[in-house]
Amino acid sequence: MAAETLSPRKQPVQARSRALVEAILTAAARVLEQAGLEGFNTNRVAEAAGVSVGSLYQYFPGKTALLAALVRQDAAELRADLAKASETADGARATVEAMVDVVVAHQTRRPVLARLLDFAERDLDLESEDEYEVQGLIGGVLSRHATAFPGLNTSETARDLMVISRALADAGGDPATLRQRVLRAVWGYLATP
Amino acid sequence: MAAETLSPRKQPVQARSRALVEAILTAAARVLEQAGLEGFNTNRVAEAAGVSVGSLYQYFPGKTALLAALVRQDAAELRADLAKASETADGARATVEAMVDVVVAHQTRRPVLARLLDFAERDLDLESEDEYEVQGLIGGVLSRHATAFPGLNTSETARDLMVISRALADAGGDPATLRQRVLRAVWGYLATP
DNA sequence: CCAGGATACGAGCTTTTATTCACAACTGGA
DNA sequence: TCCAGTTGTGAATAAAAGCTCGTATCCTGG
Repeated sequence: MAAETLSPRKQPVQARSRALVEAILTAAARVLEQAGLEGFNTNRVAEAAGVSVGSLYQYFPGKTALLAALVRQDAAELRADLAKASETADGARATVEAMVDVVVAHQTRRPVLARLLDFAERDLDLESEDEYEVQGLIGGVLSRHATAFPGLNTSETARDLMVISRALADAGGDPATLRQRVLRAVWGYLATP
Repeated sequence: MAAETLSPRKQPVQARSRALVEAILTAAARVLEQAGLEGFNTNRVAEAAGVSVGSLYQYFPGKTALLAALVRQDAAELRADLAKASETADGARATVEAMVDVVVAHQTRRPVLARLLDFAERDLDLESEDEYEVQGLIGGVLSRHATAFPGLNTSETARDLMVISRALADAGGDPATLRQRVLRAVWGYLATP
């Protein structure tokens, strides 16, 4: 358990190595999804990527860093989608709905992977990196429509809404009613004094 | 990776061995809490329990079974507390509040442990063992007060309410406002059409 | 209080996993 | 084309973890 960094070890500069890093991350996601946290290890990821372990260690200082990279990539994607939704939609209701849709879609596309990444994010204490921006985003929406949602702590609310949406989506009830139920929970939370 | 059962290997019959199994489970919880899923292993648990590995394997066929035992124990406790709350309280509002309090208290007493056990429960597919009874319990409350909560799928609702409560409690915002926020989410969900 | 089953022990075997390193193969510019 | 830096390789090492088994100790019924 050498005191390992969570940040990448070195940046790939040639096209070849950028592709390699891509391949590693893709394979890592697949391994995590199929084998779970327990079965997630560097040898296996390297093999799945069709790459040698040595190459993996050239860019990631250890398995934890690899996991962290996966988490960060996923978080960045979600953040970008949320930003787009918050800009595009019009009016309080539509905006909230659009953002819920983004979260639900995100958790639903690869449900197992999403759940594992959420856990890892918490485990590795990577939430703070993302939290600020996402809360700012949601908080912005809430205060822009302040008349619709009077007097609430926006950053706490933002966090709670994310938590609720993700949890319901992760829980995997009937997919047909999922959107409906998440919206009920979110609206209910926002509307209840 | 021998195909390992999740059920215990043999029942302790003498008082001595019952105490040993107790000690193992207690130590297992402590190790899990302090070292996380990553650091959770049979050698460590045995050592923490002041017991030999061999003894551990006498009662648990492997580390997964040990985890499963922990999950089951915790689930049984929560179930019992919920049952008591559902019997004691009076009226729809009070009953729902009492049950929310039980869940929040359960997740809050040892937050790290609770979160890890929730994850493990999902991971090991042990939810179904418990789900039925808890949903019955909550479903019973909802239909007993059917006038307050008209026309909802009780088992799905029960599940959603558990998920929401646990997720918010796990997320660890301000503890002072936690109860408040969980109730908002739950009431909101129940009240929103 | 003795026999025999139940219980406990822990050294140690095996397998898995993280990580390194000496070497080979590429690539882009001079 | 050739070289210096960059990249890629995979066998090898050491540590960690899962698990067994021969042996020793304890308990209970007769």
